[in-house]
Amino acid sequence: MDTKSLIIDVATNLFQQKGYKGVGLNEIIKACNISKGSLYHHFPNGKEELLIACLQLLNEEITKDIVEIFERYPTTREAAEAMISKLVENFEAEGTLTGYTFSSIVSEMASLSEPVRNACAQLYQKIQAIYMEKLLADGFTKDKANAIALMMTASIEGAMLLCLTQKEAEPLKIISQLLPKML
Amino acid sequence: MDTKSLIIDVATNLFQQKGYKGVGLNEIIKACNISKGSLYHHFPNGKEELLIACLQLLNEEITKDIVEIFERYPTTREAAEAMISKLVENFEAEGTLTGYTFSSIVSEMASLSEPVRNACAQLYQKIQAIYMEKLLADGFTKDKANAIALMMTASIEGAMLLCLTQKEAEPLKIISQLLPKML
DNA sequence: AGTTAAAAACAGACCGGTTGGTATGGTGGA
DNA sequence: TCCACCATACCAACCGGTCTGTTTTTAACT
Repeated sequence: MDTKSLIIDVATNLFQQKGYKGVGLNEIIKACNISKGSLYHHFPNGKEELLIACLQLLNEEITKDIVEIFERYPTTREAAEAMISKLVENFEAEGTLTGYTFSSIVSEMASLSEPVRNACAQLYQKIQAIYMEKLLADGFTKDKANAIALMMTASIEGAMLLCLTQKEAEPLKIISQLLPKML
Repeated sequence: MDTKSLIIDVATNLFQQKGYKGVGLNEIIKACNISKGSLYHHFPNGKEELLIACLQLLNEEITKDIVEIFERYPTTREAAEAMISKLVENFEAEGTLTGYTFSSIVSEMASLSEPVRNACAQLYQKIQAIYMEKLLADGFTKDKANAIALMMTASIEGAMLLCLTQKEAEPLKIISQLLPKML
């Protein structure tokens, strides 16, 4: 893997675990076994540029993952259940939700940096769009589909937060059980 | 107001806006017009002790606010709608949700500090308990009430995140419209 | 009530360490 | 020869935290 991709990969993980301010450049370059010069060669505008690159990678990865699941199952209900159970598995195995959430970055940076806020907004938008497409295929009206897609995004994101604080996967499981009621 | 309360008050605001790592002690003491010695007199164990004190204050304030609303309205549905519309008003007036959320602290610190994680877990628990009590009064079974209370907590918290990233109050509004469906 | 000593509250200089960021120089391949 | 790529040394600014010393409040005793 080329150096730039390596940096993005490692930094994405660290940012998700510890938040933006919680990770120093020194920590990143040590984890990558590279030098500071190398990092600033690939990201001349420094840490924030790197963060945005990470958010873009995350965007692609999360989107790809969700799209795949939503293509495999016939209805929104089944797809959502499969998606959440995958989240639960991941959480119970690793104790984190790395790769699926970026709430720490949102709440840290949304009010501090417009570019970062925008990148996060796009990511949520993309996820929501996937849900919505499936909901439309299920026969919902545009308005209904939009509202339900938003509800799904919000409740899943919120449930992730609850799982992290409680160190239990139950919140996600309960959300999964309750989702059909909205459909 | 005594110095200690002042510190907690100012720090709570700053932490909510910029996250834990995003606020330095120097920024806090400057905003309070006090000295470092004074801060460490009241919080000898430093920044983390201060944060936990802030979370406890937040706990009381949020709880008090929610309880008041839930006492004023006869059903969970009406109370929840009133509560969310208050959030919306606050967000549209000030552009922030200070005083109502602490997701930045959760996602930043949950994996780094057990005491902080615990304080956050307690806060969520308390909020959920208020919802649940009302739901039981509405006639739901214990299991149903528990599940719905969790769903409410998660979706509202998630909607706040979405509002912050989008700079719009719509997510909260839509959640409010959709909540009756679950009841 | 007046004196005094202890304790609480506060001030600010200072510490080692780390932060994000820069400047310069080397190296290998085209 | 040139340039992308990387390494190193270095910087000012800031971090959380400690230190010593001063002011202010409290309480006890005569």
